[in-house]
Amino acid sequence: MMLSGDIPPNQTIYIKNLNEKVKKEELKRSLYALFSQYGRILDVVALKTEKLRGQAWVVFSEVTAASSAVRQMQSFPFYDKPMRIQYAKMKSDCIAKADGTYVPREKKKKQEEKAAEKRRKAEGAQQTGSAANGPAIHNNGVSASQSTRPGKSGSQESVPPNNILFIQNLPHETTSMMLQILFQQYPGFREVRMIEAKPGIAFVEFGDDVQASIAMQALQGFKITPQNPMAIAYAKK
DNA sequence: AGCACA
Repeated sequence: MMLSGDIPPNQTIYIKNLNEKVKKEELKRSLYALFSQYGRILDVVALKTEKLRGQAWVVFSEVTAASSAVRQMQSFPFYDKPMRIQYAKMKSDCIAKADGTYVPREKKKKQEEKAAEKRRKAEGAQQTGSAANGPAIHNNGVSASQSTRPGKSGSQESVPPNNILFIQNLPHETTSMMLQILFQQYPGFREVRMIEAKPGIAFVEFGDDVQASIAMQALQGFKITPQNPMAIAYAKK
């Protein structure tokens, strides 16, 4: 029994019912952050055109990762709306490019068919090196569990475990909503606090120190961007 | 609701 409308498994997932108010770059970053727990992400595609807003594609390197994501993140509340997730209907361009099966598509539908044939005859060497503006996020596909742990940040050595986490080395464009989406996945999540005057850091509060430590383990070193592995410590009280 | 690759 194939659910989600009889679409066969695909390493790309199609997400709809996304909050259309979220800006494209933040949306991509948050999707990346949220879904990279399931595996290596090769690309995140989101367009804000009339037809395509509220939807996104997340491309995994493995179908199994996509399958886990479809199942486990189904209806996950993301910017206050439950995500609706399916497998994508088509192979993503970034996969086709890696395959060697990539062929630049025609503009319209069949109206360009003739032009295509003509082109085929002409036998143009179609190697558009396509400087492909990659995804907004280049994480080298490193997920949290594989990420390079940040070095010891000095000064934090002796803080005893407690229910508040202190996050450092965040990209300056990080929003509290982005962190909430990441941390609220772990039991006991209470709130994120950021300080306007101090970009790059945040506090995340949990119900107790055990819950805080589980989230810390899970997200330690997590990269919202490749240059920014999170450094998570217990807050000084 | 809406399946693309700016």
